[in-house]
Amino acid sequence: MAEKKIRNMEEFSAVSGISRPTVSKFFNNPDSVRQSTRAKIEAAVEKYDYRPNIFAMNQNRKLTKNVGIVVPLLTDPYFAEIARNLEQRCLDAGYRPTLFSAHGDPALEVEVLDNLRSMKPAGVLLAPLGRASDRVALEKFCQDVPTLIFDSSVDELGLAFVGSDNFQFTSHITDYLCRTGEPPCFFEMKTPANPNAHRRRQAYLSAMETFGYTPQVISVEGEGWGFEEIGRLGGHQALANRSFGTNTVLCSNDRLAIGLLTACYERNVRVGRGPDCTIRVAGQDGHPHSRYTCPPLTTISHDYDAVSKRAAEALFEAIDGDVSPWKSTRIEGKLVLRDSA
Amino acid sequence: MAEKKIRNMEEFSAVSGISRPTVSKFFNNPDSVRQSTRAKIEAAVEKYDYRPNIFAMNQNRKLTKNVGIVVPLLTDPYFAEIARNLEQRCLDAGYRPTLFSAHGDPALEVEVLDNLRSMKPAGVLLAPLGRASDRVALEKFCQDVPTLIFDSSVDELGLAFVGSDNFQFTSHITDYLCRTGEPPCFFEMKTPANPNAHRRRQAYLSAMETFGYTPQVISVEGEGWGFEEIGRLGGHQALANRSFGTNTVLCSNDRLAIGLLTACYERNVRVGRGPDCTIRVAGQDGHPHSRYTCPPLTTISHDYDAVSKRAAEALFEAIDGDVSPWKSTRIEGKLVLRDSA
DNA sequence: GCAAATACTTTACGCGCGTAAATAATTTAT
DNA sequence: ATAAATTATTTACGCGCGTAAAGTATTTGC
Repeated sequence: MAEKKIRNMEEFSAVSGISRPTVSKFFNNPDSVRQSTRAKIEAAVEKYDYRPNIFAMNQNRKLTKNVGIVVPLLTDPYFAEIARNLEQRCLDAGYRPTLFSAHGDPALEVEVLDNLRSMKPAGVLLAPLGRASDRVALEKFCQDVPTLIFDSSVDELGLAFVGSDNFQFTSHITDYLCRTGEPPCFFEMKTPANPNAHRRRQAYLSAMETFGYTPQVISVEGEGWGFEEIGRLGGHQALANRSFGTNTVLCSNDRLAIGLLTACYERNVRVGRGPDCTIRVAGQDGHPHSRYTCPPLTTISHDYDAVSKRAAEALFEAIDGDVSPWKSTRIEGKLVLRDSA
Repeated sequence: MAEKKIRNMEEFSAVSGISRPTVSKFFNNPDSVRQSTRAKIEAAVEKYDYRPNIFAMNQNRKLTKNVGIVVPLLTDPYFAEIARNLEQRCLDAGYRPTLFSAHGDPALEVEVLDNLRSMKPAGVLLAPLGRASDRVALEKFCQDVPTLIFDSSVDELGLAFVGSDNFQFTSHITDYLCRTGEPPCFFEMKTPANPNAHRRRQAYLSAMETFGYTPQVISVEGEGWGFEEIGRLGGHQALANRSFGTNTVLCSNDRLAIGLLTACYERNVRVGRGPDCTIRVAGQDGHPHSRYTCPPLTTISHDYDAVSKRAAEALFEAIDGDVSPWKSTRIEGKLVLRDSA
């Protein structure tokens, strides 16, 4: 690794003594060439530190190994975590993942999809923004690119949907809360960005009905993606107004719960199931941070592994040509019992 | 928007009635063509929904508008936040940012840089992994691509360094803690991934000396990037062994502090400055989550805006040809007083 | 040792667009 | 209206690589 800089495959082919088409074949699959030539090329790679330009590679290829991963908001640790998971699975399967975030902005989401087209992806794993998404743009994209929808479903869009069973989430944790204490109130945002929130409210209402309790939904104001702050402010208001009809609050998601916990702390309201506690708080999502709240948050957690596994596998199968009708896979959550409820 | 699908600029040029080179010029800068032709092209864009392939665009361009942003770990909300900030500044300046994460893996960091080369970036904003980074690979990359280092400095690598003044961080918050109560112990990881940690320990030692106090450093075991858990486990141990010589603990970073807070909760140790509290805990970073711990975490916060602004501006200047010698800009942190200390 | 099979080289074109140079058309100024 | 300036078109090549076809060399089986 000292000689002059190799600028392209042509030059590399010259110094390696192997023709360019064969070199190209090698980089596509080292096993597709004879051992002796493979050795020569690998020696030259080592010596000249050459790597083909990945974008030029994909330019004229029938099928690329590119996979796009799109999430609504990377600053939300939940999405960061699931995205990291998906990236790993793509790499393990020999694909080349590229991560994008819409940063909570529908216009950016559309732009991301447009850019994604340019890289001729073999497939895309897309978690839509939700309510705010440009439906028409999403549909057009899905017509052109094999797209698997995850996290939040949009009708029968794309190849399939893989996500969590939000109905089961809320039913299950509501059940738990009812059995172990007073029935929960439901704490949510009035205008949630994510359609999963609606399912969770529905599930709460129906679970409460099943148990014969009167449901009580507290919907707090607030726009945007600062859920913790919305939960904190809404929590203060609810606590001040004594809006919670019972001593138990089930939050629509963990980030709201985290904000509510802070509000409780600030009002000197003890949270937990101990005798000195006046309120129980539970969340939903299994947010990476929920383990470290005080008290640690009882929640119902996404099965990150299962969701990412199913989503990735479903996409890869579709890429490999296994056509199957659209279907929705909803994976159950696991109750994580901690001190908050 | 109904006609047949336009596949490339050639076809688009045909249907728009404008020659391809002019169309190309238009997409590069709509103002560079006559109003009347601009109108025609824009009408055709609307009608046929055509967008040029961004990767083909950059293939043969002298200077692209691509900017790579590389962080060590996107699942850390601190990096997610600073990355989002940088992305926005790039967009505002007319650049096209692409975000990469090394996922805490030095090998992946090198791979990311190799891929980055393929997109012929005008410049790169790089937060190195730190200790684990492949120094040689980083140096080579910086020789080829205008690279600005942020967050964690590596000697005189790249165009310049912009980051926080870790020395000031620790001095300042140590000063605050000393003035308002017992002098702090310093809680850190034994083998931190990030070199900033060393500066912070040094700053602590020197600040304590200045005040005439005996410093006490508690270094806890733990590998990897799960700082909260490391802080929690280490916290339990330290509390059990009564390792903290005073009632005040300054953590090397907020994530460790968050873990320590959880350990305190789990041991029923009241944290804060109230009369019923037995320990004060402070962090460093101004982590997005620090506002929502219980008690809310007193910390010294990065000036996210200033760091990202200076970093982006410095890179853009270098891209514009303003050569200036390597320099290090370290921005002061702001003390954020909350209830934990 | 020979034919068949395999692997490689040569040649040539394509991907989608940037860009340069010469020419033609259009605008603006006079 | 005419010359000068501006803008558009035509033509042609380049970026770095994929890929197909035809021919040549090497390996393998018997």
